Amino acid sequence: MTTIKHIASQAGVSVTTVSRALNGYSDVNAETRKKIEQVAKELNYSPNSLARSLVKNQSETLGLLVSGFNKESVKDGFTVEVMSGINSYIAETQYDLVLFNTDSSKQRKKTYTQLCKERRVDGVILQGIKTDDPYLEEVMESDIPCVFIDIPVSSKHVGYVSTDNVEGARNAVLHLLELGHRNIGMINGHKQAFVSKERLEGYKQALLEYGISFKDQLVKDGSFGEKEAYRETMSLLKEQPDVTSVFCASDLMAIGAISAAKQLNYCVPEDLSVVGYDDIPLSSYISPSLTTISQDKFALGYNAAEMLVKMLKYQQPPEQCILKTELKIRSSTSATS
Amino acid sequence: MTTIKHIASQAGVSVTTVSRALNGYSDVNAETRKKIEQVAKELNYSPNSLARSLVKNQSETLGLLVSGFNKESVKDGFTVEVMSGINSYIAETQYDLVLFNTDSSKQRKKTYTQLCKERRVDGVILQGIKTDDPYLEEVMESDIPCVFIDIPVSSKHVGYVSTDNVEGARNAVLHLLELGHRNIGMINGHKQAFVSKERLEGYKQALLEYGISFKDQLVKDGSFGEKEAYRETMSLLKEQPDVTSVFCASDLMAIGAISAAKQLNYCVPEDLSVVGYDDIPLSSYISPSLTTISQDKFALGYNAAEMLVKMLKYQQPPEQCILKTELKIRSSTSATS
DNA sequence: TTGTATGCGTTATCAA
DNA sequence: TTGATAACGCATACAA
Repeated sequence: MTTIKHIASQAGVSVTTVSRALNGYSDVNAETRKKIEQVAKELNYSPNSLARSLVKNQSETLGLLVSGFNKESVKDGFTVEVMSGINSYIAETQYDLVLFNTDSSKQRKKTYTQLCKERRVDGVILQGIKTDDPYLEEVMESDIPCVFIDIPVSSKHVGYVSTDNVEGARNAVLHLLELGHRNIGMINGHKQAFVSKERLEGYKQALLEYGISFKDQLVKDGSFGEKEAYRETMSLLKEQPDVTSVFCASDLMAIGAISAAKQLNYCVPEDLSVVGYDDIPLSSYISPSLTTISQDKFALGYNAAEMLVKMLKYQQPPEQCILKTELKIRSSTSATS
Repeated sequence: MTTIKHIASQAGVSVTTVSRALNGYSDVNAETRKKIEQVAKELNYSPNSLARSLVKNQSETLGLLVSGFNKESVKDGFTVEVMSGINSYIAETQYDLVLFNTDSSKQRKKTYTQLCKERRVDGVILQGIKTDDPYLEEVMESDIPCVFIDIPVSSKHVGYVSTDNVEGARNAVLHLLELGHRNIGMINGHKQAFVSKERLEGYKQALLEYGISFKDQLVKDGSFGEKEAYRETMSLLKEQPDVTSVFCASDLMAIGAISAAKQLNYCVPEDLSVVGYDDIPLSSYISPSLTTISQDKFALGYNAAEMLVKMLKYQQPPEQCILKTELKIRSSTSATS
């Protein structure tokens, strides 16, 4: 592997001059620069970014901390679409992305912060972390510039981008209310997800607006999983036969809910209306196609990456970015008879 | 940021001793080690992996070079599922993964090899590269340990993992032939994909086995895209009204083909049988559910990662790994009447 | 068992 | 416009 030393001796100059020439400094003779560039090319030189990072104390590397980049999440499509947005923005910058896996971290004894600090990443994007994840604390205490996705927590060095989950859930439920539904069940995610709290809040708000009292037994947790939602919907429909519609906190869960409904000989949407959340690719392809709250997952990632890079490059302060959602009415909801 | 120097002075020993103590060498007094570990903890020490990599001349970093990690590919699910497999294996190793984006490389003037060399990655996994991509040459000429996915090219330092595309395509077409179809169209990917060549070969083989001559006008290229496949299927069905079935080189294209068929008032599978390739999540959810050649995308990535790590850690030579595919018969194919 | 000295490849400071 | 030298944080050969 050739270094600037080799180039220096070959070109008959000092390493300093080589460094400056190759980095485009102005205080180097045109002839000298030409010569150096030529030698560099001849020797097939590649700068060693490790050495550079070491002395400059910045790695031009961003950490991507994703919980749930696995088989199931691929089916869901949410996580990966966010990642794709992150990747798209980063690809246009000088930064590279290193993937830290948080799922199978049982094996590794290092915490995520340790990973980030050891790798000397300049900043981190964090996605899919639960509210009770100890890493949240760690990140807040460290001073690594950081952007959260779907976690409304901020500080001097932490920003976030999320969607308006209260509003989204509210619109979903209002849609059902406007269709005449009054007994509306909910299949939520899990207690450790910020978005679940917010979507439950939106559900409550909508009911309140229609003067309907909140009933705890109408709400189940489906862990954002298709199978779990199937199971929970089964019990919901059996326990609460008056229910005419269900709001699910994710499309994948809505798909599970529809399966359960069909299993119990409900017709969707005639006997049971179902609203999802996310608008993943699947939702427009299944039948009946899914009425859902659409959120721009790509933008979620793209904006997060943009925010982080701006914090890093231009010392901009972290922001709180809330994206809009949109109700997409398809065929899984209909008016009560 | 605390370094071993700080620890050394704090603990009253030399940096050498600190280094050895923290790296678990045996030739260090138990007392001393204890003291050092304690100080390290107090000072909240994180080793600087950049410095370590520099001196050890290995970064414990693997490059992931994916072409087509974008919005469309997320919908497809193929690329990301492979990535998920890679990630799963890597997560259990000491390596980290850095993502190199090859799509929007217009901006960056660096070639992928340059990126890899600069970052000093220990090895590279390469996915979704076209046959005419100049990077293929570059990689072969460099000596970076490398594993290709779905590119059957190998050398002293390059292995690959792929599926048996000829066999897979052959089985898809045999399935149609067994159902009585004789006029079988094909919507292929594009000329720059290895898998497309192989799948076309499988298509031809199957026809040959049934004594049917190959007709060039029955084969169209759909660029692995849903819209393109829609368009190509349209023209195919119009130009060749005798066609009773279509083999598509990807599920996403099969979905496009089905849309086209419906648009032209064909019933699937009654008037037109359609076989896909990949078995992406979507394919079992759409209606009619898609008969397809299932390939284990997760394993594709997992095995590639495993091969690379074994090359790196145990100096194992690169291999050629071919995975089996499986015909999944669903509802998009039926016998001719 | 511990310490001294050197080097990894690069950038930065200062003087020439 | 150029070069000598130190420094980044760590690992290691060698000496003690």
